[in-house]
Amino acid sequence: MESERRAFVSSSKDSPGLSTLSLMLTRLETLVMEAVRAAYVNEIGAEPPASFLEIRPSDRPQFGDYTSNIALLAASSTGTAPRDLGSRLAEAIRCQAKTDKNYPIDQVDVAGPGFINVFLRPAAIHEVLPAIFQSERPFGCSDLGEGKRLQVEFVSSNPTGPLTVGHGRQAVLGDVLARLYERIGYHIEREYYFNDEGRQIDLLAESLWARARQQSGHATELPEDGYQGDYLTQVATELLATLETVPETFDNTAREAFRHEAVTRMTDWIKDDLKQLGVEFDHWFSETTLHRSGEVEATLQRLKEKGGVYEKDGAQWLKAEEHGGAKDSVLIRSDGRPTYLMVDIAYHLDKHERGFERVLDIQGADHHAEQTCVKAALRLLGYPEEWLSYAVHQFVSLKEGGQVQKMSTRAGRFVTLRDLIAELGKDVVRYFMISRKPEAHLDFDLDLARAESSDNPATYIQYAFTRISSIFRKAEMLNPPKGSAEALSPLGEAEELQLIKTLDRFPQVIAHAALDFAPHALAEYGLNLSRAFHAYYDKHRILIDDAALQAARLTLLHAIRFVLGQCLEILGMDAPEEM
RNA sequence: GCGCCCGUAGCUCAGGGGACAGAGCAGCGGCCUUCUAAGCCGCCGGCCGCAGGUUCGAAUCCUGCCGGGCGUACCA
Repeated sequence: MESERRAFVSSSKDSPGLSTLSLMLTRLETLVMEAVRAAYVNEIGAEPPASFLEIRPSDRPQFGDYTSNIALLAASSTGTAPRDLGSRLAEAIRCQAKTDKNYPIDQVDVAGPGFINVFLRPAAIHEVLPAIFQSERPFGCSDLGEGKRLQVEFVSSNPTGPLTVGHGRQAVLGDVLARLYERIGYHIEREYYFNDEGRQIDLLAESLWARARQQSGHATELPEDGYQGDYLTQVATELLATLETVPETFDNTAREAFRHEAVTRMTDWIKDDLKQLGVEFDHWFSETTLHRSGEVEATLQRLKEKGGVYEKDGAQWLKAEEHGGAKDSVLIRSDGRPTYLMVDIAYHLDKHERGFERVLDIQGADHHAEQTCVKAALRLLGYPEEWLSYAVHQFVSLKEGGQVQKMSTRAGRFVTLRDLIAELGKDVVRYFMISRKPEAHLDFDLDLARAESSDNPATYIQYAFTRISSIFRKAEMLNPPKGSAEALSPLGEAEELQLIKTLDRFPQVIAHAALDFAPHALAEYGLNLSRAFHAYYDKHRILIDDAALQAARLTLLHAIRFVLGQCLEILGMDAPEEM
């Protein structure tokens, strides 16, 4: 199966409108395109290849603000284009700059192998700031999603135990992605799917019953393969407080009662874990409803009608391989019970019935085979390919004192999410969970996470926010100036112009982080912006005698503070006024 | 064996056709009478796993190896 990383259409190129500066540059692009074409056609007598010209923001301050790569090297070394193409283009742009006072270009240099470096007029760069304050939506938001209903399903751990550190990564990933999609105009619903019946739940119920028996002084043994974690003892203690007696045998009545107790109490436990992490769901979906409603059976019938099911060894199999699945898999066991896969397919049809225009499932890497089979089934039933996207993430290891420890629920030696949050706090946990690209393994550096200094990137970003807030307090300024482009003219320091250009990128960063399933890009951006601010703060004073310059700088800080605040909010971290 | 993901500085990772490969941590050296030093500046540190290929140009794309993780259940 192909990677789902690019499941949603990438927007960074498709939506120059997200950036004030690149919008400005559209004019330049047109001009340069025409110049290249004319020069090329004139010399060669043919149209230039489409890939010949590209204008993009330069992320290297030592070069231009924008860089045009016109493949001059190719031109000169292969003789397929005029040697002085670069100079001609530069000249054409300079001409335009002379005749048009509003032209955003300040200077054009012919540089290195095939590059023209374009420098914007500071006044053009300044225009970014008013745009930040005046945009109709909060800066950074867009309507790429056109209000479409998107369901994000994540965590979906069965209520058989507390959430682990591994679940924590998925919880943060899903929550941050949901927040990102909201910013780009999707209508989001967060769903948690849980299994509340079946063999594992029965085993949980019996384990709870056995624990309760033990707690009330009986020598009852845990069932074989039963759940052994300490949490069950706690749950049993809580339960006993509400119970007069524990039934002597685990009969059907007991099973029903203990199943209900176990599921309810464990689900509450999980909800609390998530709440401590700042994650809340709109909808908790119980697997049982699919069985009771007959949807499982109906789904099977639909698959059969499409000829996607066959019988082997007394079981019913899905012809997954024929439709792009990893391998054929059992839908109905030989004893007649549906498999998890069968129910999962029915679940996705249910999602479709509920009217979601897109569905994003976030899952760990261990579910890969399953995903290909669900996709195969949907393909078979004629659902559009892009309706369902899977976002897959790798696992988490904790690293301490240079030693990596692997998580293992079975071995009983797992670190619970709640312990981690208790030690580090929600903000640090969230930042570390999101700071790496999802498809890479995450080594959670406990030593670094414990640091309360700026070594800790989570703290570092929050401190930048705090410093700006502190300046506004000092200036007794509750409503900092928003500044017109003219009022911003004193901003001429390289650091100031660079900061503004960084701010200008923010909406594109959000779109990229959401659509390319790269929420870590936002964490990276927040860190970079903070770094740029801290350096600027150290080098240039804000509160000064020059009233005009101070006002302009306060406007810049106001914008930085806003964007940092947005970053923190999307990451689900606090934005502290004081530290 | 087959499928998916990952190999970039001592460590954790960005960058995913374009200029001399970037951060943080660790190490070394500087900077507080002025807006919070939870900060800043500098130095040190790289055959971008290996080998081919495509290209004017490859850390980036393709192929094959090597190394690590996950999956390959009538578990969920």
